[in-house]
Amino acid sequence: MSSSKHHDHKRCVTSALENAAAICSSRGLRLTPLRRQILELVWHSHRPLGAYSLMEMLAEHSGRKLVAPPTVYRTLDFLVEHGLIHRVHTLNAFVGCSHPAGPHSDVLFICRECQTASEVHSPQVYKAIHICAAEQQFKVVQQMLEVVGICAGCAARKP
Amino acid sequence: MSSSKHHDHKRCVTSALENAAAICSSRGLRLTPLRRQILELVWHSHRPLGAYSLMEMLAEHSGRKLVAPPTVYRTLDFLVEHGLIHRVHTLNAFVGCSHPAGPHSDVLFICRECQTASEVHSPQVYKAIHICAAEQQFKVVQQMLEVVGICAGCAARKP
DNA sequence: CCACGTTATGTTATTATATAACATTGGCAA
DNA sequence: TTGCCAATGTTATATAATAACATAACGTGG
Repeated sequence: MSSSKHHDHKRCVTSALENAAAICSSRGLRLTPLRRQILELVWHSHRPLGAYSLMEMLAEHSGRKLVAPPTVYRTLDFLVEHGLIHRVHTLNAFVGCSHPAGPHSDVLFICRECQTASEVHSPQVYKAIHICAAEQQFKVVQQMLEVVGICAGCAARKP
Repeated sequence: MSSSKHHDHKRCVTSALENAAAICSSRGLRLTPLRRQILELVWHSHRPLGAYSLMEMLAEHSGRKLVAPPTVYRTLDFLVEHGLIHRVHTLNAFVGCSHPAGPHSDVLFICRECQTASEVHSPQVYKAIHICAAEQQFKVVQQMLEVVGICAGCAARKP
């Protein structure tokens, strides 16, 4: 499926994992097997995955005993908290963060057709939001910007 | 509760309802009693309300027979579809739209402390997002921008 | 090494959110 | 009136998330 943009997906996953390992190590966090597996599964798909899908995949995939919801959610919380994945609220799902070290000032474009979610770093948008917040004297803790529509690939395929 | 900013809330609700009635009438939509009641309840609170809270409120409030989830969701869908309310994804909740006639290019600021959600129209943010989308050749269907943080009022109260 | 506190995971049950599928009602126009 | 269509009602169930408590694994100071 996916693999739309001719990028080497296996490599892409591998590098994301290495990246995550480096980040965890540098911050004194433990990238346990479970965390690593879930991160890998999330990354394996470029489309956001729900917690329950992940549970199933874990069960099949890794021959694990069957991981219960709380375990998955805790793990996802960990990954979100440390910026390794994003929660996609419009889909109740999770997707890998493509630049986990940075400040997470990004826009998530979600394609209606192929469900691919791509994260775009946009200082302009970020700045506009913060100016707007400042005008309200609103102190930003966390922002969430999700745009739903049709990606370039799908638009091309469906004229 | 709320009534933070010294605005006359009753009036504010009333005008929102009148506004909605006008919009429906002009578009040939039916603002039925149920729709009207739910819209009123949503507006009555400036904080986003969940579907199930609304159900309870309907039951107590309007002496109605007890409205089941599908009915509430359908009604909420109608109101969202025609821009009379917004869905707040970060909270799985709904809040009145303060300018239902316009193009809905707005930012929703949600206060962590008092749960108030306020909608701010910001052409700058809107523009930045669309420029960013254009760069990706992404066709925007719907966008969602929610910012969580501390509102001016709460920041003032808690030094 | 081991006793202990801490962090991570397991387990069971439950709550919260949302929709599917089909039945009934009510307005309205031919 | 009849017949259609939109709105609401009803029953059951799917999907998402958390609470509360139990156990295991990890590492540090003694």
